Amino acid sequence: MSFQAPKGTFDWLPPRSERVLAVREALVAPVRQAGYGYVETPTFEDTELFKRGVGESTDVVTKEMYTFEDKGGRSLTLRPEGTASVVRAVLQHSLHNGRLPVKLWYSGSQYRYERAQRGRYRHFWQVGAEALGAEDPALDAELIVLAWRGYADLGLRDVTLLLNSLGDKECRPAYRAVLVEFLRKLDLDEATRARIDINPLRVLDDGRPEVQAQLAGAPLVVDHLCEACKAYHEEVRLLLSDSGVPFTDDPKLVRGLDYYTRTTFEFVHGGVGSQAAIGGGGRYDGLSEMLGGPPLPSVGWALGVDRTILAMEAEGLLDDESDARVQVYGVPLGSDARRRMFRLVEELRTAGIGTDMAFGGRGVKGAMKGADRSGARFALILGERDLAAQAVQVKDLTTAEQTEVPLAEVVEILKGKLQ
RNA sequence: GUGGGCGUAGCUCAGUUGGCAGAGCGCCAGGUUGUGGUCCUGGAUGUCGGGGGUUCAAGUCCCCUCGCUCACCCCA
Repeated sequence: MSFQAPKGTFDWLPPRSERVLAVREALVAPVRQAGYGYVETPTFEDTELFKRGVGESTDVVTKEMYTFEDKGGRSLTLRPEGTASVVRAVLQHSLHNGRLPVKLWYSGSQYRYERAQRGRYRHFWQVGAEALGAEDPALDAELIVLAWRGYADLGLRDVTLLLNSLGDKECRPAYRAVLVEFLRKLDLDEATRARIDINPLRVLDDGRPEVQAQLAGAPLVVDHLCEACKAYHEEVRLLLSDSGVPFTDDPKLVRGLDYYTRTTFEFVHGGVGSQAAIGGGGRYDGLSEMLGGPPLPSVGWALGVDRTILAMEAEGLLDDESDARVQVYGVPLGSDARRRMFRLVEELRTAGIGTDMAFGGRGVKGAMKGADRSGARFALILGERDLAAQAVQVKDLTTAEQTEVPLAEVVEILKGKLQ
């Protein structure tokens, strides 16, 4: 084998690949039902968009971007996340001058240059939803409820919703100062010390036990929220409770992208290796302005498709059975029969019946084996004898019962049998 | 970027103190010259990840390298 998928990437193959489609659909169905419209943006953008949008201090920007120069000398980057692109598209096309909020969803590939491990790949898939241009706790709650229902519809049981508020431009600076003062006194490695100055909140999110131990008495943002943020957060919590969506307050939930304000949340699951998050998001009231747009308070999330599938596998929700894609399978014997079968197969498909046939000039035995493996309910056997009689043998593969029916009627008869 | 584990058939893996490369599953064919799934019989498939070294002899020991994988950091 001379070629393989690039490091950190992988192929989806049947029958697992079918699950990708199903999971994507299930995750976005609640959002579509809630009036969100589909948006598709380029898989690469101006590098500067991500630097400004995601944040120069984030790991995503400093070490995980696939950046390249095109033939015109522009610096482009494969998108590491979806929100910055969506905001850019909204601003570029002035969607924010219309009815607010602008509600959009997307589904597609994302790219981050990382060392791959279970649940974390260089090429991965997210579905996302964004509601732009409204400051309303009901919008935060709506998105969370919709994501929650997406997971529930897939049958996931062990999803935990973590919730926090990061404050806004009123209260965050004061909190930040208190936090920095606290963090400076700790015994931390150099990289973490540097982070104190760049984005001290993210130190709270450090997963290392030796760091967490020192953070036991750290000042928490919930204790420093201004009245407006506090009221906003309480309303989000109330709406979630009223909706029957259980959540866990996590005062140290910060998340790795710089643009978040107020509400942040994460859906975590134990079945995806050490990558607990299968989805996450939050409010990003300042992002539009960072990208040169007008104030556009917004909220959104992204759900990891491949991580969701890992979570489903961990819960035993993906049995690989029933790979059947067709209901009927044609077994032609001889070249005349083969031509007639080719037409018949097309007639069946046109009639809405999933149909395949034996290709490759195999014998009857091989063709019947193909019929069996296709998962089809019926095999249609057509040989010279049948052709002469203008008939075809219909074999029920579950009972081995075989009947001869007129060729002219077989489509209608199969339609009846398959109802 | 850092650390651990693993590379043998399409897949999952065995391979003893260094001594003719194997099993199960899958695949193909036959048993049934027009009938699958069960059963029986037979068959094909390997640069043992790659390169170098030690040795009469290397899948096995040593060195280098590539790849995969898990974890750290971080994130979906």
